[in-house]
Amino acid sequence: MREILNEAISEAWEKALNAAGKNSEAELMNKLMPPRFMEKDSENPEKYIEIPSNKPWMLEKPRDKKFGDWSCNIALVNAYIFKQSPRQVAQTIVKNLNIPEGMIRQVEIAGPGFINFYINPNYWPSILPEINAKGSNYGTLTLGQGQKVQVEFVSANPTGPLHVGHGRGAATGDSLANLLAKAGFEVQREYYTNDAGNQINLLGTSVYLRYKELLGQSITFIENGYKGDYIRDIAQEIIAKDADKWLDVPDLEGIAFCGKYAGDKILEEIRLDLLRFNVKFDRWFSERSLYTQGEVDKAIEQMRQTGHIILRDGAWWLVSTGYGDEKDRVVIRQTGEPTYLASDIAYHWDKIQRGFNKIIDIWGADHHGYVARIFAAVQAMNYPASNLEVILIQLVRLLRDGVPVAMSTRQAEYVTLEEVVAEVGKDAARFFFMTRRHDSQLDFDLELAKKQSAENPVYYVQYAHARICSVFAKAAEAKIDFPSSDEADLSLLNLEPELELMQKLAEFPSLVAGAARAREPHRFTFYCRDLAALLHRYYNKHRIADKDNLKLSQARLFLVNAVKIVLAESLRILGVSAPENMKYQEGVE
RNA sequence: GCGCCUGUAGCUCAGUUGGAUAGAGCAACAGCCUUCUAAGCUGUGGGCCAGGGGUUCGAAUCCCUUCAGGCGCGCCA
Repeated sequence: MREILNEAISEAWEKALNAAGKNSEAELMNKLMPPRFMEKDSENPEKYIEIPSNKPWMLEKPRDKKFGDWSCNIALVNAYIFKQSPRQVAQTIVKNLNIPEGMIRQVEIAGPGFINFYINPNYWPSILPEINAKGSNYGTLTLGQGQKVQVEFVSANPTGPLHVGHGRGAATGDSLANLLAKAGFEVQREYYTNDAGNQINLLGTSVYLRYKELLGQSITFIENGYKGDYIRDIAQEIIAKDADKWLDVPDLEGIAFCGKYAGDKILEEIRLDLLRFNVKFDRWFSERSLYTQGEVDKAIEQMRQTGHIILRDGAWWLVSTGYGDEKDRVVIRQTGEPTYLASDIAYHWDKIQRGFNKIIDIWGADHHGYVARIFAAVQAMNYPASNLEVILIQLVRLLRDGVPVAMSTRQAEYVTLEEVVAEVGKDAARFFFMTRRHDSQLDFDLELAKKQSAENPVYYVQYAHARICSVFAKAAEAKIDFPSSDEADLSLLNLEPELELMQKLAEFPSLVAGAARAREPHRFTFYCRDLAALLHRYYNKHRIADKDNLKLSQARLFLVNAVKIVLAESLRILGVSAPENMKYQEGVE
């Protein structure tokens, strides 16, 4: 529908231009762009210069219904070309409009020169057969054109359990991946495991010391070791398996074994936590494998040859300043040990080899100091910077009764994702994480999360879905059959709340497109809430399944089934279940 | 000190990438269950969009600046 109007307006615009003896749109493109961005003039710092925008005009849904169903600002934006008032230009365009019969009830010029379109109410029901026929495929787009996208997220070190902050990254990454797939991209989800290097060493040392301690040796625990109880549990496990077998070996060997054992063990726990959180990865990529398979050496060697990695002061540096970084970064230390950046370069090198059109890294905002150098590295490998995206997720501030809780994996001061999921449920947690944009900080109050569980917005949405299911059950009892597209008399759907529902449903495909382009899956939580509100309102006021009015009931079932389809699909993108009925949970008031 | 993110109702946040009178949820107050599940619905109140300046037909949105909060600035990860 939007496309039809867009087309009609474009044509009318061309005609108006021709009639006025102006050049065609293509030639006017530069002029058509209204000034939008301001930048300091480099030659004259006191003045600002205008940077042209690339958005000539737009067709959009006005906030207020009295301005029509669609509104276009083309006359306002381009009035200056005609040297006429926006209202006059609008009149010329309206005169040239050619819109399919029956779709539009009224076109009017309003305010300073907006062109408002009022859709014929009879038009809306025509979207329902499409939704009912397509089912969960409604809103599935070809926007991505099958391009390969990789989304890498969570990627927490396997040195301790996932905490709430990781939960936010997991929810965001997974939902974004769902969304991009819905929009027609071929998506791969990947978890990068830092199973090499210093942190694993520290983990191994921590476990090994506890192992010795549990076997009666006196130890002094290391300053920056991992202090959580799970360290002792793992040491205990090793004792149960191997008894004191590792006491007599050299420390290095014991530490290596413990590090490997604990890392694998914790990673397995993480995998299960994420599974319980409804997050599944296509691939778990091991940092260690980059070393064992020589990828690190290969990548670095290649960049040495191209002069992007150079020797200076006994260390090897990535010349990241060549690509806008503040300073160059060490890749191989003087000691010959690689830094974290070394394997990260190799990792991205590997990603590029795998032929992704788009690489999306989702990191915690505390890594943002790292963004410039990874962009530099990728460009130094001849990969276009525009194909790499780094999405920074602002950290979760954990509160207990309104008081911030210090979080540190080493000090074991944190609340695990598993605990949160166990307390408030997977659905509530995933929904809650998606109620904010990724670049806005999120306060997660534990006591509040518990208290809120009964009034959490997720239940509101799920309830709408369950309600529809319940209506269908009642309809079946009353022997009201679900109609085919031909049987349903959609002209009976003309109540205000019915029109609103259909309009909301019609928005869904452009919501998918907009959210996918902006990489903002959180928009679906708000859409869900809006759609659910319309449904609840409708349900409370009007009876859907009424055995004394078969034709009307069938038309309404046809509508409500479309709502069910779109709700379920939105929830799926968010990783939240769409239940058939609402069961009160134990312990929830 | 420099860089990035944020600042919108009492609280938590949206605001579709510059549009018309800025919206939800929670909290507060007043109502609605003999009718498809009341985890629901209806109504009321609530705003210097942090402050100031600029850009234009038009700014919560773009630019500059001040203030406040968070994060980052290692041969740590």
